[in-house]
Amino acid sequence: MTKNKPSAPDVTAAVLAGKLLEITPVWLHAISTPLRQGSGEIDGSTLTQMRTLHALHQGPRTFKELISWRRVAAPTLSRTLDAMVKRGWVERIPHPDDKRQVLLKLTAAGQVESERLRTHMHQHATQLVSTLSATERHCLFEGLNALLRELQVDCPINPIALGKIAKKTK
Amino acid sequence: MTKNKPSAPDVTAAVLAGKLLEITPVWLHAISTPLRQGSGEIDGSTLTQMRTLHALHQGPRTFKELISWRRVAAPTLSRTLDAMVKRGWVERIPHPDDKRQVLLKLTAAGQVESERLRTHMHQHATQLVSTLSATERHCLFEGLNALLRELQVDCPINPIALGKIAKKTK
DNA sequence: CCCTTATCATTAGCTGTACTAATAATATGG
DNA sequence: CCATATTATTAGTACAGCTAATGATAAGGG
Repeated sequence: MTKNKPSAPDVTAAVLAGKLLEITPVWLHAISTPLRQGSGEIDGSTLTQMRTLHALHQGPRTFKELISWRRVAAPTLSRTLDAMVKRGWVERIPHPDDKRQVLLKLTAAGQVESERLRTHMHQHATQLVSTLSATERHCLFEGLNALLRELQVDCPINPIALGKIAKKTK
Repeated sequence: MTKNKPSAPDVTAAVLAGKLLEITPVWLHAISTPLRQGSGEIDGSTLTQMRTLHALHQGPRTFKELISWRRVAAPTLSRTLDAMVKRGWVERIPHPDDKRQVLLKLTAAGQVESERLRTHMHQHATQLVSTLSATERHCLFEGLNALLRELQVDCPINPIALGKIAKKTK
């Protein structure tokens, strides 16, 4: 288990994968609890909307860009945007050069909501991991970085492309 | 980038939480891709159904037990079971001692599906992490164990209780 | 013993995410 | 100029999550 003896040499990919599959639903439930419950501070938002909010927080994006970033089918994103427009967080703006395309932009309320949600989620997650030891935090952090690197390599279109699109972030 | 400083300074809980929140949707998308696509091998199943299937794989459970294990509202589980019954994976059996309660039991097809799904998901996840180095795998594994420990401590009712409950089934 | 109360699972009704297929509007190219 | 390609949306389906209301059964207190 969590024996700190280095006599646990071989963590095979299969073993690691099993652990990841085991922890995924538990972690997901833990972090999404404040989203689901609408605890006065976070009214019925969603991980998906939170992600989209965060993407738009850095500046307007086209529908196309959001699709490739989120890697979902176009109608799925369209519906999610419907919900966010209805909440007054997002505006659909006609593209100046191509009338087929649509630009998505946060409203003022959307900006506020984006910050608020991110802060709240981050605080909640911080509290969840606060009881880990410094060694454990370091270990987990490095491991996650390695995993993240591989996952992004694995995908043809990855979030990094967002940086390219958003030249304004220097 | 990630490995320039072997003597990395503190990874605070806040930094770790940020990393976890960053990787969560990416990882979730990566592992659920084969579920969503119904690639001939995994027809439109779901992470949720997969979890429930796995829980029932060890033996029949009562509705109540499944609720506390999954930590969802009762109607949510009831609907999920509807879908699984419709697929022929699960049977609802009246409880011998209490006519209000219901026992959930995998059908033969459900047993097969449970194994098949778990194997497929595990293979997929194994492939995703296969490019990590042995050190990275070890590090991530230990970190995940620590996190899992804290998450379970954090919750009043945890999956471990299942084993305990299983013994009480007579 | 009956009647109230508690427990248990389900149904009804809402929101939201995900998919495919079809559609309308606009660009683009032969 | 018309055929084709691209883009976003609508229509329709399946599923997960919630609360509130319902019907059935158990358990207890007059």
